[in-house]
Amino acid sequence: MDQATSDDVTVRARSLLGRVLHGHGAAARITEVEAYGGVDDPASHAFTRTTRSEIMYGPAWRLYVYRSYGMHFCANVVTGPTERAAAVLVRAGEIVDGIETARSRRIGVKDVALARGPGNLARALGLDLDDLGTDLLSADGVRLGDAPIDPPPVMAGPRVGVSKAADVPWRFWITGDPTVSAYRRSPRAPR
DNA sequence: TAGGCGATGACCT
DNA sequence: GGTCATCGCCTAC
Repeated sequence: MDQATSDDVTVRARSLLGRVLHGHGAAARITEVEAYGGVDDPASHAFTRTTRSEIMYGPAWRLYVYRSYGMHFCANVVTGPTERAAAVLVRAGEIVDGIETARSRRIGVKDVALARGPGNLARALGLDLDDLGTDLLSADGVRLGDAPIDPPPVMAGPRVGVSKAADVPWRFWITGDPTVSAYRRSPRAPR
């Protein structure tokens, strides 16, 4: 993709850090994200257009939920524009509301780890396939809060878990935040 | 319709 | 640090 489009994708990903994602009975301040470029990013689900990835080709600020490894759900924010199919994977967050609900979904886990990792975050917030396509700017239900007044300090690094384009530094996290998940390279990614 | 694989997490040492 | 369970999707036949 061209430089301007690439910049746009990463700017939108960074802008999600520090915003609050409201789920079902719990909410998390987003501390870690990964950007996916869409139609020309080989690591993106939208690289091949299928029924599953169709939602990403639609308007921005919709929720894209998919099932991974059979049992985990991962939540993405479609960042648009239409037909570009860019999206941001929400990898980790800090529970800021409904912590008792989140704890009840994640028995025996320390508070700092309640929403650490994309599968865990979706579980703590109660997100699943029923939330696919939700408009995150709507007034109630699953939604995204306003951007923080003071943007948090951000660091960038390679994406986790992807076997293609693993060296693209499109993972962003809030510097020093304890809820950020540990980096682990995909065993399938060529070095 | 069958086979391979994965944007993971949990557990073990 | 390392290993492995697990099952819905995608692709090729």
